[in-house]
Amino acid sequence: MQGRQVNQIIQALKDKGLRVTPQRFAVYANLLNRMDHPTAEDILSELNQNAPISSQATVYSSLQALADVGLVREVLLEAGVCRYDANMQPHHHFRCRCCGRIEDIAWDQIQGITLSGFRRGLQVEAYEVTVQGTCDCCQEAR
Amino acid sequence: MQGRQVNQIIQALKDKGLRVTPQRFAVYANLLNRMDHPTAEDILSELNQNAPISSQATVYSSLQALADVGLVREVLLEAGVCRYDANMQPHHHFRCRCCGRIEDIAWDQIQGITLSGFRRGLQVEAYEVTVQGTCDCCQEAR
DNA sequence: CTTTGTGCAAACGATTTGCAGGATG
DNA sequence: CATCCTGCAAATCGTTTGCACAAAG
Repeated sequence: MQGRQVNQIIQALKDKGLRVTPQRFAVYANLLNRMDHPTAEDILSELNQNAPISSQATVYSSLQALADVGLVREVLLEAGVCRYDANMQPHHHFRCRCCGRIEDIAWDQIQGITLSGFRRGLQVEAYEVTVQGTCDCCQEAR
Repeated sequence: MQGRQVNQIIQALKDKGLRVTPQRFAVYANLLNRMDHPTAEDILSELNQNAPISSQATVYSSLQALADVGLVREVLLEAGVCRYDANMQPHHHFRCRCCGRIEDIAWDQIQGITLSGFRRGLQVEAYEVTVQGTCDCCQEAR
């Protein structure tokens, strides 16, 4: 990790009014550097792979704090599984039904969605498309 | 509930190769007659409101059996909450951030989605739009 | 020095499981 | 009458909580 990135992370936490602790830093940095959408358990085990960095309870509370201030968001694609994503740009998700892999879909790769006036009375604040299918790897493997 | 509907439900279960038991029937009938998207607990308590109809374990296993054969589907809109829906027609969902109410959005009320070729390699099997916002009631209530 | 975060272990809520008896086809 | 389902209670899984101590600003 570059020094610049370290400072950016620290600044982002401070800007949101969160104290910078080694654990919170580690959770956020880990999430920023992953392209998969890990669960709390995934993050915990990766953090503590070599040296003990954080306890389970702290990973959960860090994730909640990060989500509360909008640095991180929950991704719900499977029953009973809560994943996290540090990419706060609006985007969509693809999930492979075969291997469970989750991939981001850039916002402008799905076009032409017309929501306005689809039901008078509902005030839309956000939306997202969830795509289910089969990824390249799983198609090859038959 | 009309006699015709009863027979339709029984036939649907048989067609899918499921045995018709009072509990399974009750779970599916309840889900078909509700417009909200209840959790397993919601269904359990409504079923047993007057007389004891089914145990907790049986509601869970009925829902799983129904989902496995495609008579019912899971709806995931909140972390840690698994809801069920007997409406198998493709449709979208709206969720009110204020009161948590979930409303179906008919498929053709959101138009112009272009998925084809958004990333070569991914084979699309299904997709759905999830809309978050504020419903009429909550806007009035300020 | 005040406030907030951490770690531990116990508590919790939702879902699953093992198993003996009962109902379905 | 073989198979599958139900109910009960115990087990499990992910997440949350209470509390004493430690660290951040």
